[in-house]
Amino acid sequence: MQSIKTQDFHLQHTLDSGQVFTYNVEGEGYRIIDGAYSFFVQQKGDVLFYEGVDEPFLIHYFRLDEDHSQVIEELQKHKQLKEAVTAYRGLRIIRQDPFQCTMGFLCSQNSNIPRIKKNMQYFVDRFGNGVFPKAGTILSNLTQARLGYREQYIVETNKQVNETFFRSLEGMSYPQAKERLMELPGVGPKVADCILLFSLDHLTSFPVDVWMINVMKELFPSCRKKTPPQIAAFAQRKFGNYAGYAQQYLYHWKRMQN
DNA sequence: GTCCAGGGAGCAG
DNA sequence: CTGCTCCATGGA
Repeated sequence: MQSIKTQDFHLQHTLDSGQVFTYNVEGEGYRIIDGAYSFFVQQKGDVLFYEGVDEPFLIHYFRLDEDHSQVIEELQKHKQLKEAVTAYRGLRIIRQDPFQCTMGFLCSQNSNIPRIKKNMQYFVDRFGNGVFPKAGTILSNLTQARLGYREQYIVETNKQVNETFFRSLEGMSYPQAKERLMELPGVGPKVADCILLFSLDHLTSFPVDVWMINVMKELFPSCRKKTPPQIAAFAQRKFGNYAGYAQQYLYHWKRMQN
């Protein structure tokens, strides 16, 4: 077991904030699957213990290379964010495997997190031999997965993507990559924004779901008569490069209230 | 039983 | 372009 010292990092808030679905409690820590990797992590105070990946991977995955105190400072300039940021300080936006992230949020539409986790576990067990399957390989034998109407989106998207596709997205701007992602069946503005934020490093992305509609309307009265895309645009104007973090803190904070 | 969930596609206006 | 309906399923 290796370890790394962290600052302003909270493993549980990070994992439980609905951005990643392929992890499970194991002992006193968690086992996480990301792409071809399966690894164990456990946090004790500021120290993160890990096994199964190397240090550069871990730093990249949890964004430990970022000065998170600066993110906090920036977010706290907005009084509406203070409570959420204080309560869940250390919530990092993960850098996930893009294909895995795409599958997760294709499963997410009109669903709930426990169910999405089950869907993703099925992909791992049935196609991945313990890790996440490769892009373009989730094509058949999906009846047992109980995906409902999302099954056709999974299959059709897998017919259209491979590893090169996701690599090409990495070179694109936010609007370019979003437009390209939305050409995939089952990927609309919300799912695209989640993929862009959680796997493609676009921290200006601001995914708006039911929870975000509600929390934004509570905190910012000017959002009360806005549509979801208008709320996203409002937040991106207001928070700029910190919009993604604002979104994730607010989302987790709001959900933990219920 | 009923309501809701990290929405998107298809269609009418 | 916006607004409405339907979608299949399980968790609460």
